[in-house]
Amino acid sequence: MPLLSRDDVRDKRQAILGAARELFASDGYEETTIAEIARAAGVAVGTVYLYFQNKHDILVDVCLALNGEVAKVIQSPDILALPLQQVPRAIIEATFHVSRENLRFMNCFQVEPQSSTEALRLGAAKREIATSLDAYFQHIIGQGQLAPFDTAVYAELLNNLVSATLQQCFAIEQGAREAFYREGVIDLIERLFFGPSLMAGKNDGKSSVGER
Amino acid sequence: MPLLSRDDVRDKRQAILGAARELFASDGYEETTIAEIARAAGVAVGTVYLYFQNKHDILVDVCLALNGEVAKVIQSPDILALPLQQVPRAIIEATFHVSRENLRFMNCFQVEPQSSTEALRLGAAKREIATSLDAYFQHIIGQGQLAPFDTAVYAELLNNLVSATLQQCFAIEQGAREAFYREGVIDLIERLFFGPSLMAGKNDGKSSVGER
Amino acid sequence: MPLLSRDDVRDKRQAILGAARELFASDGYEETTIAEIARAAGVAVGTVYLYFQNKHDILVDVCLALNGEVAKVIQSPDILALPLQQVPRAIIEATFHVSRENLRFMNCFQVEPQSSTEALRLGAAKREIATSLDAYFQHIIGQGQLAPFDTAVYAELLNNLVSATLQQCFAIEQGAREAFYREGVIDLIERLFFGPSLMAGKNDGKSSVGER
Amino acid sequence: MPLLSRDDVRDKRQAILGAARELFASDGYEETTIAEIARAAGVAVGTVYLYFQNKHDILVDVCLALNGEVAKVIQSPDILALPLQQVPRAIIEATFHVSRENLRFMNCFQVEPQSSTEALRLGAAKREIATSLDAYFQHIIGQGQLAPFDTAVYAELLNNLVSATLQQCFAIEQGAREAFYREGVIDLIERLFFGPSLMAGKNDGKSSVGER
DNA sequence: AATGAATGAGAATTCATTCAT
DNA sequence: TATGAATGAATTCTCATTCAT
Repeated sequence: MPLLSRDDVRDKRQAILGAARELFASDGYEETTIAEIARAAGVAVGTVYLYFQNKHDILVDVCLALNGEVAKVIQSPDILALPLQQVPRAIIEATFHVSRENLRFMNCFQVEPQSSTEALRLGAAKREIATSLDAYFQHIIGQGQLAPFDTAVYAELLNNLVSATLQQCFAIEQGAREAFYREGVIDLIERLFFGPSLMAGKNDGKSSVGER
Repeated sequence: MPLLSRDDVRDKRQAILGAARELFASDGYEETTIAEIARAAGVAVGTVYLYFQNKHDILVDVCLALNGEVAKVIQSPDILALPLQQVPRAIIEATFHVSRENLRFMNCFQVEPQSSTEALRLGAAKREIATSLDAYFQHIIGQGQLAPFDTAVYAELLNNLVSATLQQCFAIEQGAREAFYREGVIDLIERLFFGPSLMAGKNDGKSSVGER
Repeated sequence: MPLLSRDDVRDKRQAILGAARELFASDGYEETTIAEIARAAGVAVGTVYLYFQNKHDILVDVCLALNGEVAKVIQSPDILALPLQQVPRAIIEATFHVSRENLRFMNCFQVEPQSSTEALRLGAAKREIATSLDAYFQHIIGQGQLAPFDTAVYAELLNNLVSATLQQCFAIEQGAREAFYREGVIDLIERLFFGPSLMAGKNDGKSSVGER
Repeated sequence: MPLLSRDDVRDKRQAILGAARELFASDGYEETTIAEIARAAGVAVGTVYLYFQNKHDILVDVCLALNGEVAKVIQSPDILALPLQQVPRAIIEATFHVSRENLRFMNCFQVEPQSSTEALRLGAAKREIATSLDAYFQHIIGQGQLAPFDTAVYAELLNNLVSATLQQCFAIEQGAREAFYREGVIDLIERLFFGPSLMAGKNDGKSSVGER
């Protein structure tokens, strides 16, 4: 008979994880001490080591959780059910929304792994998003809505583009120019998928999109 | 009459900067000690502090130097003289080349500033690249080669895309899939500028590019 | 339920304080390292920082403890109960005794505060002694045993006189001329309070005291 | 033929000494660096070591100079020529004046010697004042103006009293209660030499002095 | 005599981690 | 499980002193 139910355990882990996320975000990983995390989580220092191997392990878990939240957005059935034309805006808006919520979620998408195990976990998380995107692309192509293209590389590149822009927008600029970045990304992606190309506007006299 | 010529000073600064770049790249910033940098540069610990305020100051300078090398590529007259259709490939190939040379140049495009002075210097460096791109876009539009679009946001986003991809490619994957990333980025950008859009390929029966 | 009893804490604090007092006395404050204090106290370096904010904080506490021991002497009921004529000798002898015990107690009465908090604590300790003296003077005047005089300034001045002399006697001369200083101070104070003045001896033919 | 005249040498020494005095006074000995002293004196770091063995040597010389200024006051013919009754006030007022000029002259009367040579020099300086006082006392006694007493011990004690009070008044309190201390010291010394004793005021109904 | 770049020993302080309770 | 006192290795940065010019 466990003295602590599964839920209790989950609660404490979550408390530590939540405290760490906040502190890592506001002070940075190196500037945050275990003692601060413990205090913010309302547990003792030793307790932290009951749930995590070491400090870096906490960081990895924080990043994984963040990644998961973004992945959830992309995999959301609501979004996948939309007509293709509306998907880019829907995904980007949702992603920016999640990021704004997890305000200043820092370098978490850029954590350097410190062991092969960590590298595996982090790589897997990053790939989860890219893989979801990839799968979606192939699904759409299969439906004949898009011509075939190298879905794997586009999934990775778009993931990179969005991650880096979110970091610039929220981690560095504190969200000051959120609309600028959000609409820019949406415009770029829509143009990439649906045209017209930046040059095309010139040639065929059709109105260019990008101005906002 | 300075006892130390400008060149002597430059040499020592460069030695320290070079040693730091190598060590930051191979061991990471936090794992590298001032003592190690000094030893690698062939100077005493105190000498490092003669040329740099503190450890983080070195990191900033390393990043700035790296940034400068990339900026030089974009601003190169050779590239700007090319016909528009060849510019994306030329810039991306040159950028990947420089990055491969400065192999494993780590998180340097993602350094967190620690003071307002640092923030200014880092921000300025990042903006230098974006501004160069922006200027180029406007130049091309002025020539009537491209329809008008929000050049500022595209400059930033493309810069982000390339930076993040370089980091993934070289800092994390050690350059293992360089061609995959390079050709992907080129394809994406060319498609964005010259078409066809990913969807268009479907419609007009033209062959899509970028498949591998 | 504290894991560490109040006594345990007090013990460790005392051990550190005692070790520091010895080392400060023998080697001087600047020459003493935290590592030495820790070793002498039988604790780890980190433990010192569990009980004290920083090195200077230890110095302040050492001084305060010393001050307290002198203050105790002056406030001792035994001494205050003596007839006025015997009080100067009693206090000075007791003070010299305490100081000799705390042999070589160094500059502790001359520590420079490094923060306003420290300045307050040190000032308060110094004032405690002067205030006690002041209160005693007023008490005696109230009893009609002494004519009114500026008790505040005399309390401070006599405190200064004794502090400086103790420092000279024990910290600088290692107690070599203790009797010389002790009897000199007693003579000076008795003469000040009870006469005859140095000149008076001349005038009224009464024998002067103090010669040796 | 020396390239530098004796005066040039003296000038540079003096410049360094003056700069050091200011900096030691405002920042403290430990907080002052050789580089700061050199800059304030308008010379190079190396030059400081041309005139002084090491940092502590500078401190000793600063103290000695200060001591000398006080000693000059006591040995001044103007003061010695005064009638005995006016001497205490004259000396104390002059001493406070000099100290106020050398504002915040810090712990210079409490410097810890670091070698036997230094101890000798510092001890000699301190003794110079006491010896002057002693000689003056004996001179007065010889003239029959004072009854014999232990002049050596009184010289030292009064020196201690004044030194400690000056330090409290100027180094710690920044001169805020100068009149309080100055008049207190004068009153104490006059009472000691000329009466009435603090108790005497009570007995013989004569007015007490001490109020001011 | 004067310089000031270079040196490198040295010290305070921090903090992840452990373990007895 | 939970605690938090204790640990001590490790690191940055300072600065008195030297010495080639």
